[in-house]
Amino acid sequence: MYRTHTCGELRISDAKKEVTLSGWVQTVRKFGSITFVDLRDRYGITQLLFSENLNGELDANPLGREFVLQVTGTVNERSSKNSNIHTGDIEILVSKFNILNRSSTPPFTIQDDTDGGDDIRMKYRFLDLRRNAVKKNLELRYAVSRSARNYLHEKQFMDIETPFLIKSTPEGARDFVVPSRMNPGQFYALPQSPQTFKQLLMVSGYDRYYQIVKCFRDEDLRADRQPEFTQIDCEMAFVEQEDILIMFEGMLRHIFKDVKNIVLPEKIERMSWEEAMWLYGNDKPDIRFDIKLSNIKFPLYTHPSREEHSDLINGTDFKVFNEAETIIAINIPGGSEYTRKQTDELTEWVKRPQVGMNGLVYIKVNRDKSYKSSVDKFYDADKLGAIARFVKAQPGDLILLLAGAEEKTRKAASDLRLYMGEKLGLRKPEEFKLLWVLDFPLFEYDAEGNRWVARHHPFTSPKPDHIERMISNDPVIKDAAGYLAHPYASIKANAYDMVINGNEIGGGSIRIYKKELQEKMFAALGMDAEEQQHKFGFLLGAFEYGAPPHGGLAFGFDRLCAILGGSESIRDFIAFPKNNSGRDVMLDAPSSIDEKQLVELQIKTDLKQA
RNA sequence: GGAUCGGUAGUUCAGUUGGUUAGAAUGCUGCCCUGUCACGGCAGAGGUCGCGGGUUCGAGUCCCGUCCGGUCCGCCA
Repeated sequence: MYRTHTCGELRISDAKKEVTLSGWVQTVRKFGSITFVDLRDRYGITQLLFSENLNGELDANPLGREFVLQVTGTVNERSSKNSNIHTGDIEILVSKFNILNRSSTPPFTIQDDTDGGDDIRMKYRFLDLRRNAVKKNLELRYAVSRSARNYLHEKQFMDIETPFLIKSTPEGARDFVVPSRMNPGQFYALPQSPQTFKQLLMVSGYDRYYQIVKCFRDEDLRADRQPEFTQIDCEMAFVEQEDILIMFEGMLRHIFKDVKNIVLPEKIERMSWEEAMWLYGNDKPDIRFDIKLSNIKFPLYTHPSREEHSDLINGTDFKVFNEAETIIAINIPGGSEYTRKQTDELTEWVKRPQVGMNGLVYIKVNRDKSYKSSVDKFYDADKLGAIARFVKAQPGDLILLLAGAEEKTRKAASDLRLYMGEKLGLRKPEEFKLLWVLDFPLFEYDAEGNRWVARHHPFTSPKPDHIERMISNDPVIKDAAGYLAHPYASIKANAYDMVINGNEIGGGSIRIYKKELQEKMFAALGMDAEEQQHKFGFLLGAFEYGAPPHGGLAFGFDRLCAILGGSESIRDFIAFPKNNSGRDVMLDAPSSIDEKQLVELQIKTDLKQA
């Protein structure tokens, strides 16, 4: 028997017991004739005491870090206790030890505050995983998955596996492809999500499906994006949007309570996509802090229902504002004390290529109610006052104004808002604000291809009273610049995203379930009947045999875990993640393969035979 | 595809205006130590300054190229 107990479970109540432990040597502390060893396993650390009578044997078989050690001994109360660890009241007086395996000196220390950088830790990920910090993240991940499964099981969802080797349908993200040896020249694709399968399962009558499943997208990586990632994928039949929102905010409530002991509010906030873009410049607003955008000027066709306020800035020679398509203001409470150096720093920040603005205008609303702005030459106190009133600035506030092309300016305003929120400490990591963003546009204009693409995916149903706009209009865009004026631009979908603290952690939609509408959707995306049949014939065929109304959503499982764990990066929550270039630095994958394999897959012809 | 930051001892980093023998901490090795838990003390080993080229009397330091890593933009239905 290798062990009677783990390294995390012995307490003072176990005193005098004879026990056997196995684990890894964390540290060795030698004091002449006695030696302390911290023995570690998944469950904790237990101190071992080697006394005088074992000294000779220990000198002959010295222990190093990360040696695998088995000891037998008696549980003793310590004379000096350590309150930092659960087993700190006891130690094992070793009577017998056995080195089960030796270890090379690890390239970095296996401690909470390791000396290793990211690179070396990823290369030796199996050692990094021994560290408490990483282990805690994986334990959290397991807790989230268990909690989600319990909830979904309780609600009669059924876990059904779907295939990984499927058909490539180059809509949306780039597919990873796998060559088929038995079908020369043909390829499988790895699923970007089990989307069509879960819809087929609805047709089959499995009206509540879920799967915690790997998905694959061959796109560039980010801190929160991996080429293979995990979704909690769900679908329900005989539901409306409201049913789904309630069901899955319930799931999040369950998970937050289970995993973090946080009670989420009864009512999860909701906001339309239009409102989010208008007030936050972003479709995944961080609503932990209350700073909003004030829209002074904008092209009317982008926000047809909104009121213009150009009169605030008109009537001067300030070219930047006069010529700007869009002007957005952000009021920073208490910012009027900013020094010239600080406002200059903000200007530099918005001029970085990633943000790409040409500059930043500021107006300080001083505590004595006077104004100091970077455009004093053009705007007198009356004008500045009108702007200040419009953005509801109080004495002591700082107004930041961005001007430029609509899309760029809105994005920059959103970035600046988040940057200021961060700077002011308003994005508190221990606070969680959940938000449903609703009524997304059905289509998105792809400037590169001069065509309409599905914003969510092509199975998303339009709002019922918007269908008319979809089928009565020619999808061809005659004037690329004016695409927003096209009727398609205003069609809204029954689609929704779950946003937590400014991160998109889930999204879904009510699906199209009528064959005719699905065909019209495909047609709107520029697919003729033949192409529709070739790519999605199986789905259109299934819709002929009694497809029920259905909808669903998928949560980014890795992101959900990262947010619950208080981290921006999902890599810390994946046992074996890939690096920035999509490489597994531990395996050194991807790698080239044998010529023989290439020939077998008919990717390369056999040169000897040719 | 683009921007940007970095690459110096096993590891994490410092290295001034281009100038003597490239340093610190930690880890590692040896010796000492009976109550430590970040043990302590003494001694020691450890460097192709990512790689290639250039400028210079002289390059870790400046220039060009390249590789690797981080972050971001594009991309991610």
